[in-house]
Amino acid sequence: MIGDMKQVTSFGEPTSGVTIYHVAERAGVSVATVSRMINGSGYVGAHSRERIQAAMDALRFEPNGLARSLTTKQSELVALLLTDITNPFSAQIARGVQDVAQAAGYIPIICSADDAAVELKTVRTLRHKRVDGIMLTPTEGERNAENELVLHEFCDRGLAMVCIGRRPVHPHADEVSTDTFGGARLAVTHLAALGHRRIAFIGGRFSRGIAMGRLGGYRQGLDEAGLPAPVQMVREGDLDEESGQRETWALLALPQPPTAIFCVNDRTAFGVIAAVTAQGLRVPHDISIVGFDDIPLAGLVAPALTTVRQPAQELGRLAATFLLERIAHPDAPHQRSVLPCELVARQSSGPPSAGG
Amino acid sequence: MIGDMKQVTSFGEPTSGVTIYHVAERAGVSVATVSRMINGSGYVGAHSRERIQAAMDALRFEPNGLARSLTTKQSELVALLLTDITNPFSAQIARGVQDVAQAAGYIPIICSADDAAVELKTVRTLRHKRVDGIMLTPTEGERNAENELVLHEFCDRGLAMVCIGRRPVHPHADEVSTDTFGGARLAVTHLAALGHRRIAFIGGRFSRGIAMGRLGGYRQGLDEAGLPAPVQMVREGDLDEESGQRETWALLALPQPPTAIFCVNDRTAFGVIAAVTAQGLRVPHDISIVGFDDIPLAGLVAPALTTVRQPAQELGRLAATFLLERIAHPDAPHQRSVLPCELVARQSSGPPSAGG
DNA sequence: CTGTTAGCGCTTTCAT
DNA sequence: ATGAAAGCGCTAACAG
Repeated sequence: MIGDMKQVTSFGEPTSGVTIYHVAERAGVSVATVSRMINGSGYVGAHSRERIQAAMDALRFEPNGLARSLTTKQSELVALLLTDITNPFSAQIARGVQDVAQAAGYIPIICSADDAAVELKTVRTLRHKRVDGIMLTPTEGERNAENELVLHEFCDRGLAMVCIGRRPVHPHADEVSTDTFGGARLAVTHLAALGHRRIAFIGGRFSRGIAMGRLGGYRQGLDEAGLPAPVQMVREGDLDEESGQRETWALLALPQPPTAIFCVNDRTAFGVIAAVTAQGLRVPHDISIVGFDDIPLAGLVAPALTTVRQPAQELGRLAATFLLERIAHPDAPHQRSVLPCELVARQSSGPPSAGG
Repeated sequence: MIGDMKQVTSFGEPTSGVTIYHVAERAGVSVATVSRMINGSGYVGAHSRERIQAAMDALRFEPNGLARSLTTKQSELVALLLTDITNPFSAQIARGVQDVAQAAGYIPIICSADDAAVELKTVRTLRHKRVDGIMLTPTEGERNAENELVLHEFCDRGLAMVCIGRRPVHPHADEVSTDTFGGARLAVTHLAALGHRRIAFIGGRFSRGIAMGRLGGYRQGLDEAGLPAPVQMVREGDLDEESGQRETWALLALPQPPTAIFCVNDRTAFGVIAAVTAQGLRVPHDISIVGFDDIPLAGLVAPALTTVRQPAQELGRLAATFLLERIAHPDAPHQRSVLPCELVARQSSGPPSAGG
């Protein structure tokens, strides 16, 4: 008899305590039928269907996803690891991920992982939560050997993984990125075409992958323009406004200061503009500034920022798409896609005033 | 015999497939002991402890949080519902939430819910995932009656909930907010003290709670300064740069345009500055602009934005703290806290040029 | 079209 | 200090 079922008494507080057993009993069917109806697998007669629906409504039944996941071995959770959600570029990626993940019925978990150690710890925790897949972005100390190893191992053990703008940790890990090398080259070419000859670069920490593509593109652009790349023209920064200001002071203090500064991202560029302006210099009259990312504000400040647009949201969407595909087809061939960057010339760049 | 245990064969791909049964067998103890060791409940002899650790390492055991949560009825998941993570203010809140949640061993899930309908759907899904608690921010159509009702019901059924800058939906729902009313009043008082007499306000959609506090403070400030509050000086916007530009055109087209514009947030203010500048007007010489939020860029653009600082990150931290406390003590008394805002006077506001 | 019955992996009394 | 066993709520064969 159905009446002889698991304890029907003692409804806990935190959750409603109504299970498919209660629903089944009330509807006069078996749990299997209720289960079938809930996830639309198998046939359920019209009559039963109606009774079950009525029972669920009356009982205010809420399916327990934990139990479901335990048996199906799918949590419908995916994770995105970011350095800092507060960074507009990261936020855009997150937005793109959210949109496609949620649309597909997955819940995206966004985590902050400042450095490699935290990243590892976080991935472990996430793994215990049985997330179906994970998206990685560059982290401080990315090249940490132990880190790479552990991540590699997770991939081996079947964790779906996609690397965003980051060197893939495993042949099975899919990869999406933007062509930062090409973007940086574009920026430098633009500046060189304008007539600049002393073009500086403020990057991120070079221990991180993120800055390397841009540094490479910067050098390549310089090279193609037949310009020298003196070492004092390249600075390491922290990707934020403050860092932009700080490095600008250093650059301006040079015996031969640059006539143009290319920045690793827009936040840095804003700091640079602030510092430059504070020194009484005018942009772009006295010095040209080019950023990277094209965050929403870039075109709205004065002077409007010339920058290299990265399709951040698209990047997020693509990452999520790849991840979902990999989850569905663990053995599908490796995917890799690099999105082009585009130069957005605005007012912060112009021809040099005196001898470039 | 322990040997006669659940199937030890067929290791699935997606997860390692190693359970505490495997660990127990290898360590020569019972699963109960392994369990005790894992979550530090009950005594475990030094000898067993050692053997268990060795077994876990050798087998690369990864605890299954799903199974754990199923029995403990705690998922250690909390959710934050945001309108748009791309908004810097929201991002700051998210950051604050993340910091305290992760530190406490909880995983925060950040979801986008543009309107009331999506919000409800999302809350339901989250509920099925058995999140331990949920943090709500204002949503388009917040006052939707059905919405409030359902949320109320969830609260009744024991879902821990805290409302951020939003009218609490239930006497058991905790509440954190910033004093936007006071902040807006501060802004208007500042402008009035500077000598402005025609002060406009660009708000959000007034169907949302978010704009109401500011609108009230704006009116109160005007009132205290003995200034009129003509209806054409109040505009509804969308909280972004574009909207700021659009509403500015309308304001500037007035027979008696304002000499100062107070904006619902900094993004709007940036749009306003762009629009005003595009018209050939200078800030603050011809028109003063005051924003709200003090996002990181506010102080770095030219002219540096005068704004009302909201402690966004702190708000997030507090929300998470409240939520965690409520999860731990479901019957603790209701908590409510409102954080003060602070005026940050910079360069975008100054005395009016001609007859204010 | 529907019911029975094993688990999924872990926690937790209750004994020992 | 440790073991045995009963669930947690749901899905998925496997019979009818």
